[in-house]
Amino acid sequence: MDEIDGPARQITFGALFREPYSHYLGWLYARLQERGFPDIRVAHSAVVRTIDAEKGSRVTTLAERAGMTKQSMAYLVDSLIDLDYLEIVPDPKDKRAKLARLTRRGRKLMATAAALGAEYEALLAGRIGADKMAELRRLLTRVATALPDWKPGE
Amino acid sequence: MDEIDGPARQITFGALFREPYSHYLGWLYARLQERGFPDIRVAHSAVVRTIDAEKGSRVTTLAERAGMTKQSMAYLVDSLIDLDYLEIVPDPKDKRAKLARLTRRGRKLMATAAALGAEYEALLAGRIGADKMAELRRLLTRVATALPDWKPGE
DNA sequence: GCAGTATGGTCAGAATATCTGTCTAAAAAA
DNA sequence: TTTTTTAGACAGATATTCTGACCATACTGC
Repeated sequence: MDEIDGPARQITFGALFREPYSHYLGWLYARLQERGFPDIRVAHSAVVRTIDAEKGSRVTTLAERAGMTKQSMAYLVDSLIDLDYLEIVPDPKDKRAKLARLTRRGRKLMATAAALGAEYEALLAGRIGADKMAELRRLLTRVATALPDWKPGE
Repeated sequence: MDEIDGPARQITFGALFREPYSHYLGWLYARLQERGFPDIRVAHSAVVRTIDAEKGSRVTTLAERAGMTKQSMAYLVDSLIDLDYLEIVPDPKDKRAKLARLTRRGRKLMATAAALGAEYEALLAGRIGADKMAELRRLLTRVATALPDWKPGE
């Protein structure tokens, strides 16, 4: 009963992605802290990765892109305003709307985060081999285009 | 200014992992809901994936494995007890301690989650090719063993 | 141009998920 | 046996997300 796990049981599918991703997150936020962004939390990334870096974006747009309610996004945007990563400007095209726009510090954060992503990738490439890393990137990019659609009913 | 993005700009390193993982999570919890586990939330997985399926585990052990405080883990364990996935038994080896153990329903959940992971993997294999999926698994498994150690300093 | 509807945003309140700090009792070490 | 460590509980705080109700502006179809 219960197969002898001679050749070490396969890692589960979820863990295959969760482990590197959560390891990366831990590393990234530790580096951000060291590099002058100690007040940035993981949740903030929903904003930073969806905002239009030049013109800024509406909260509603950010919420859609990040897949959350506008109230939740507004909470994150507010907190980034308090921390001086974002500022609000009226949207000239719609008197109801406002644009959340990166401040100088916000742009610096974005650039740093991008650089750190590349740095981590290089670090990993150094450990598994650049060829394997390139192949992994190819496969994951392919996966991104192949993710099965699903609605609550299949 | 700003390179023309002819051959579509590279996906960021974080997104490479985040996208498939979060897609998988959405799919998984939708399936769990359909299959009789509508009350299971993502946070609960910290328990389900770290508990000893036969003998049960102490809260302290679960907390360590999941990388969170014992108070946080106790909160999750309590909620799984309320939902009839776990039960508490005294630890015979230590009068201070208790073991959280899977109930019948808890075991069913665990089995279902495992099956769904395999199902999703097969689904994805069907879309990118079984050979590519196998290669992806190989690479990700390799990555898991190669994740760079890091402490707040370095 | 107006009635009706849709959209951008806010306010209020709740549930969930995590943390820190403090404390008790039991176990382990000195 | 005294001291220290460990397992867990209790209290309270903070963060992250949701739903529901609302207001003001914009858009659509007469």
